[in-house]
Amino acid sequence: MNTAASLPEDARPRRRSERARLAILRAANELLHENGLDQFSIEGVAARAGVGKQTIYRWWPTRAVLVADALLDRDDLVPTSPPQTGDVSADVSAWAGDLAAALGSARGAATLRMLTAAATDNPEISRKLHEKFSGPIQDGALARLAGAPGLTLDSAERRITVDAIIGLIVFRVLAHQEVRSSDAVALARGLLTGLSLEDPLRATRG
Amino acid sequence: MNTAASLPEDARPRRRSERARLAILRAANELLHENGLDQFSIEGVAARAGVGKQTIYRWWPTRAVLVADALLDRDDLVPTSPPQTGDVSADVSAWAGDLAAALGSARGAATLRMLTAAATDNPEISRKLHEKFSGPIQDGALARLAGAPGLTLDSAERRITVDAIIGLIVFRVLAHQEVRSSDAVALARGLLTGLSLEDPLRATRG
Amino acid sequence: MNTAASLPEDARPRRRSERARLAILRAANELLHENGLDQFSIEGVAARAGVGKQTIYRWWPTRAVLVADALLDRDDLVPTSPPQTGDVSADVSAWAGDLAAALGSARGAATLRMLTAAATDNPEISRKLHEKFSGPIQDGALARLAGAPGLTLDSAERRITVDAIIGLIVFRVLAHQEVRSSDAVALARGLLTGLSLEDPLRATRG
Amino acid sequence: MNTAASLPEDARPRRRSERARLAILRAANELLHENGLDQFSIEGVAARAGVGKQTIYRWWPTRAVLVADALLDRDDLVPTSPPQTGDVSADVSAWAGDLAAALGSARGAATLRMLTAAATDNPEISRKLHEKFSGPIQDGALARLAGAPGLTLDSAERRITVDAIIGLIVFRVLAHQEVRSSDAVALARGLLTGLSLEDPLRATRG
DNA sequence: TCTTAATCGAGACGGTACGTCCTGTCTTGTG
DNA sequence: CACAAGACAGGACGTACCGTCTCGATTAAGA
Repeated sequence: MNTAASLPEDARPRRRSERARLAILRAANELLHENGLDQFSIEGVAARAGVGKQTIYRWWPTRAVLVADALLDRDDLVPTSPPQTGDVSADVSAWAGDLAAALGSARGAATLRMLTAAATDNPEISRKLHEKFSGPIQDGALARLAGAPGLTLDSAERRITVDAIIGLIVFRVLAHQEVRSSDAVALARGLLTGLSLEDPLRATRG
Repeated sequence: MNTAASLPEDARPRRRSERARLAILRAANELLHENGLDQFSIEGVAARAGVGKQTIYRWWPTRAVLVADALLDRDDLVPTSPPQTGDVSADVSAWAGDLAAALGSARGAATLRMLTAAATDNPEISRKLHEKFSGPIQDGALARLAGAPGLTLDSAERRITVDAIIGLIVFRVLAHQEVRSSDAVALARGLLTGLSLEDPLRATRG
Repeated sequence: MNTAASLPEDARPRRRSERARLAILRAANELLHENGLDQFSIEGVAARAGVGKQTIYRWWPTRAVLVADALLDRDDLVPTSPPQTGDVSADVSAWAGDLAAALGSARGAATLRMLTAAATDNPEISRKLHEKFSGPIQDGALARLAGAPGLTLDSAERRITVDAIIGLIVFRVLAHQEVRSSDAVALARGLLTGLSLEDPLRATRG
Repeated sequence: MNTAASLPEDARPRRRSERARLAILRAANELLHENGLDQFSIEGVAARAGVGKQTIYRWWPTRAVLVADALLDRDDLVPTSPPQTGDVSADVSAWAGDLAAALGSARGAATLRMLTAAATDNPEISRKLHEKFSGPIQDGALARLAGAPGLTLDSAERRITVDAIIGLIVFRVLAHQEVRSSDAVALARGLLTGLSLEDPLRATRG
């Protein structure tokens, strides 16, 4: 966890109790993964964390914000960036596979679903989620593509490529369908080898 | 709406009031789009529909199920199938563009976000959502691909192709990012022309 | 039970089902004595009696009326009249003792309490209760007193005497206090021997 | 009202809002006397008192307990004790007359009926009612009798005497019959002059 | 070192909605 | 036509949380 520094936005407020803050985030995380988003309540967090409700309301404006903060308070969540070997296609494919594995795991899928739901009615949460979650993921992959020699995709095309890969994974997770890393890898490879899916895969196998 | 016959699954229960059923679905739809999912309450629906709460609880086990039923009770929701000209790539691209337009519209996006959130804690809802929403969309596109002469994608590859296109759109909607039809079209074309994105688009423009 | 003739007020309505009527009164009685007045519901009676709710509402205007009818539908409830030996004091004392025993029993006390509560908000029930329950009790004792040679109580005084005896018993029952027959007997004797309580009892013992 | 100090039994619970407590008791009283016990609802009290329902449920376990507390929260309810002139018979007769007047009044009768009904299913309420209502009434009269020189009634006989007087009044109130003070006075005098009703009353008039 | 003001735990408060139970009315076959 | 069955509009139940509001009791500056 990157708990110690997760609110450095504008100099952590004076005299805030670190003990309380950690207990709240930990309790929130546990309760979200134990009971799901529907059952999640501020009172439940306060009770589990051994904290007064006011202490939560003092620092988090909204249930949804607390949910987002609690779920995002983990830096082990996703592989942010592709590796940097010479082979763009291989690097991005590897990244796609890792991302699928991370978000396809039980915990990763649950987290993604709850984050998505928390952001539904709330563009503010959505912004924060993008800033700390989807943004870094996109940026890592985009940077890898941007720096690739011999790849002539323009900016819009690079975004489409990356979002298609992420989208495949996200869609399957949200649809409660199985997420196979190999599918994400196949998609990445197909999008980057300059050929449609049908041929490169053929080639790979044959 | 296909309200009149939307639940003929196994002989509508005994002497259920059609009047009440329609009023409930209509009220739920209105309230969802007026106030969003957070503010949505069974009591609100009952009041707006002029119906007792028990009448809702009698037929819908859960808030989430009602949300799903209400939102899905519209057959104008999405373009289910691609056209059937001779050109697969063109047909699927057209379908992708239409889908992006439908889900990218304010109402479509709101519906998609609320459906997703409603399904978060609830695989049962997810199943229903797939059955009536994502399933038909996938199937339409898959069928078009399956019947295409000269296309050598196997079943898994066809699914990847379709889900990447849907995923791109869904991801952007849920991330509160702009959904351009042209992006979906570009992705479809790139996946189906046997070339990477970089070339065909080049060619199209140049 | 005097069930067969308990509604002869104005020629039992045409085509009324005797089976249903009896089942309802029996079920109501059972439920009242099993669960008490608070838990008593029309639906409960309908279910236990194997009867539609409408059948109850068709013949009983109100929950309270049904309660009264059900509880009063027993002629074993109380000893209506004193015996008629030559000795007024002895006869009335015997009656008082019997009444105390009847209303002091668990079942009698429960019945009395529930009847009283049912009549609280409802003078109509109160009237019916008097007509079928307290009235006959009072009348029997009043008649015995009225016909007694050598007793010079006027009508108002006879009512006071009788109501004091009934009142002692009723008060103790409603106060959840023990009701001893001997107390009722002592009161009756005291009121009728022309002496205060202190002497005749003294005399009796000494 | 003795509202300010009516619950000092064992140190009023922590930081209970006196404002809310008073508003609740006042609202309950008003609603009981306006609409009767049948119509009485916790929600109605909460609304009238400007209070959340939970605040009522936090301090009163049951509708019946609230009814009892509200109705008993008045020390003007009844004349607790007989006067103390030298003449027992006169003192107790005066007390009996006052009691009949108090309980025979519209408000007194309504209160008595509602208290009785509230205690029907609930020995706990009955106990509280006795402790704060019937108990003090009995005790006052019993004490007057106990201290009377020349009166040789034993303890049981004193209770019978007192309960007969109270019982006469209570019975008539609950039976929705007229309660004349003169009747209570006559009974008291008859029971205490060492003579039956027939003579002393004769003597009084003649 | 002492003061003092913000933060803490606790939890009562006015509210809203929950999901259940029951009311009294109604509608639909059955006998 | 009364009946068993049970859906209906409505309303109260008792519970769970919401977000706000006191209360002392820490507790970490700054005087």
